[in-house]
Amino acid sequence: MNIEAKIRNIILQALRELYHCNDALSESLIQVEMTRPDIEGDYTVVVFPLLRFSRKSPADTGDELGRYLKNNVPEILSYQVIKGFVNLRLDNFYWISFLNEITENKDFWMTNPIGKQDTIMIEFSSPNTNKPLHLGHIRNNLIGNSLSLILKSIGNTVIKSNLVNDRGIHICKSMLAYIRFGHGETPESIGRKGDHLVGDYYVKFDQEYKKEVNDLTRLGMSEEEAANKAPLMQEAREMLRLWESNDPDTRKLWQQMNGWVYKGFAETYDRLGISFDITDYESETYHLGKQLVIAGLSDGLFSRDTDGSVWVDLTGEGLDKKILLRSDGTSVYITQDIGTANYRFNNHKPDKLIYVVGNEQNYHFQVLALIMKKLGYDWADQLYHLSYGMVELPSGRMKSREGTVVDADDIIDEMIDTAAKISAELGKLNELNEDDKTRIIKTIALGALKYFILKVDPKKNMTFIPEESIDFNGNTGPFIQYTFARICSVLRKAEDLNIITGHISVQQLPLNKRETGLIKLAHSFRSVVSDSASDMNPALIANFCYELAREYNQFYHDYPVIKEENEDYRKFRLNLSAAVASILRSGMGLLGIEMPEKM
RNA sequence: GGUCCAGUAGCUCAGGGGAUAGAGCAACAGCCUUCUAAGCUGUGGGUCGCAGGUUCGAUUCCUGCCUGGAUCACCA
Repeated sequence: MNIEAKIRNIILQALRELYHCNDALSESLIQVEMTRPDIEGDYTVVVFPLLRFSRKSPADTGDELGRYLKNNVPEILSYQVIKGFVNLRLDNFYWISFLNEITENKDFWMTNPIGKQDTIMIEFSSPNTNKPLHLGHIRNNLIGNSLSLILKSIGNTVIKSNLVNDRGIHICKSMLAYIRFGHGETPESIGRKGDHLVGDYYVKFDQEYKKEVNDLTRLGMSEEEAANKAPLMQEAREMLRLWESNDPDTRKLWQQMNGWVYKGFAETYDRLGISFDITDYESETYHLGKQLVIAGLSDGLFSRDTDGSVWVDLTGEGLDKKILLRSDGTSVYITQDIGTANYRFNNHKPDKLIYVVGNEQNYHFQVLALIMKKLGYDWADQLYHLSYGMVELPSGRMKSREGTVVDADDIIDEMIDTAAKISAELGKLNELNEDDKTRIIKTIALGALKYFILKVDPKKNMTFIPEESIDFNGNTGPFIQYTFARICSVLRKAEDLNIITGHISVQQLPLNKRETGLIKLAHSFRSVVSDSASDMNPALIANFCYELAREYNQFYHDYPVIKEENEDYRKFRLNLSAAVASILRSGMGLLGIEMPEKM
């Protein structure tokens, strides 16, 4: 049992013994938290909520509780009551033995699953195949990937799933523009990455289409009508019909262009260090769900309009009516998701299905969950939409069609260039060979990018400021990587000098504020991971790693490690440094960020 | 208009019923013959959007309002 839980238990016992309160409800009134750093102590009990039991002043109650705790919890060395807060100080032996525990088990953090062992399917990435990935997709991928790692680390079985949106009018737009303006060029012939090439034609379509709409409105047509009647749009629709009717030429071009895109995506995923256990294609799954809707219709859950379209009425749930099948009997977006959700629960039997999808889809997923419930699936409650916020630019939203996006490949390149430049300036990698140098620079660049994205609460929108965001100082990935590399360097030196590390046999060692601060942070790592899993929020881990790194740097600045002359102290500080490094690697690892041993 | 989310320092973001609200960036001033200066230290910068309510205690919870965003398609 951890010390915090122990303290809570003893308080409960104290309340019973001192104030004869048997109230089970009192448990929720017991507040035990970590003591603020500027106040003497390790854990703090808030006494105000307990006054109703003691019917005494905060000072007297605090004093009685403090004394009781000190007498009944051997780890507690002393207590001090300040303004209604009992600040408890733990005996150093507790911290030293905790550090020993970490030191003796190298994989202390990773070999202790602390969560429920569920099978969790997590869908993320799910790109459209008509354009390359941009910063928004990077956020999606990083959150999905990190969340997978976090959930896995606490003992769940995780299935990473990607549903590629490979069909639809948007792809037809790229295809059409390519036929019109492409002159048969290929990624190889012009040396352009496939996803970018296809994206170029998507933008091209939009430009030409806008011209047509402008021309038509100038001739007196309303904007709405012009948007509908523009020849390019009509042709794109025709192409979608041809695709759906399996027209060989259309399918051939579709396969060719999608192939280019997949090759491009694979490269970007690879650079980001992202992989999937399952990749599904919407062209193969989009027909799923239709039967479920028809079955629901005959069960009277849905209704058919006079034109043949099928609807669900969610006004009772505070939402609107939603179309489930078009009047021509074809599926819409939500129909597909009904089908794929069912398909997934049938085939993979997950306990939970998490969709990592932008918050613009909140309504969609609300509707999806309600429909699944109406259809009577008991797993409807296990659908979870991890709704993440948009990445915006100072100028506003990114729009692929208008080319106002921060491209994924570009930003990665830029980060690598910057990392290389800074490394060259600092000259610390000079004696390494080119391969190692390149690898480390890449690690730093991606660390910076990933950390930058993941340190922000996924739920919140974030603003990307190009000039300021590519930073390698302060609250950044490289700062944490640097701290790690620094510790590695110290540990290497200690090994070279044959300094003995390992179990500390002494029970007592006067520890300074930095040292206890570091151990306390280390102590809380596990609960941070567990919180980040239950909140589905990698940012908690990111911010924890930053805090730990900062605390370590302060310690490192103030106190010698190898050069400490007292042998016990030196050993202790080396163990502490090793523990910090191991937590940093584990924590950052959960964000999908690698840690360089030199930088 | 309905629904959902957000509003904390000049900027980007943490925090969150509890003690004096924190970082980074930007600005300024310091610290490298000593374990990696991508580091450390200091200075300035705040009516936690506004108004009520609950509470011993509210920046945190509730209600209303203001502002910004998303969404409410026979697009996906």
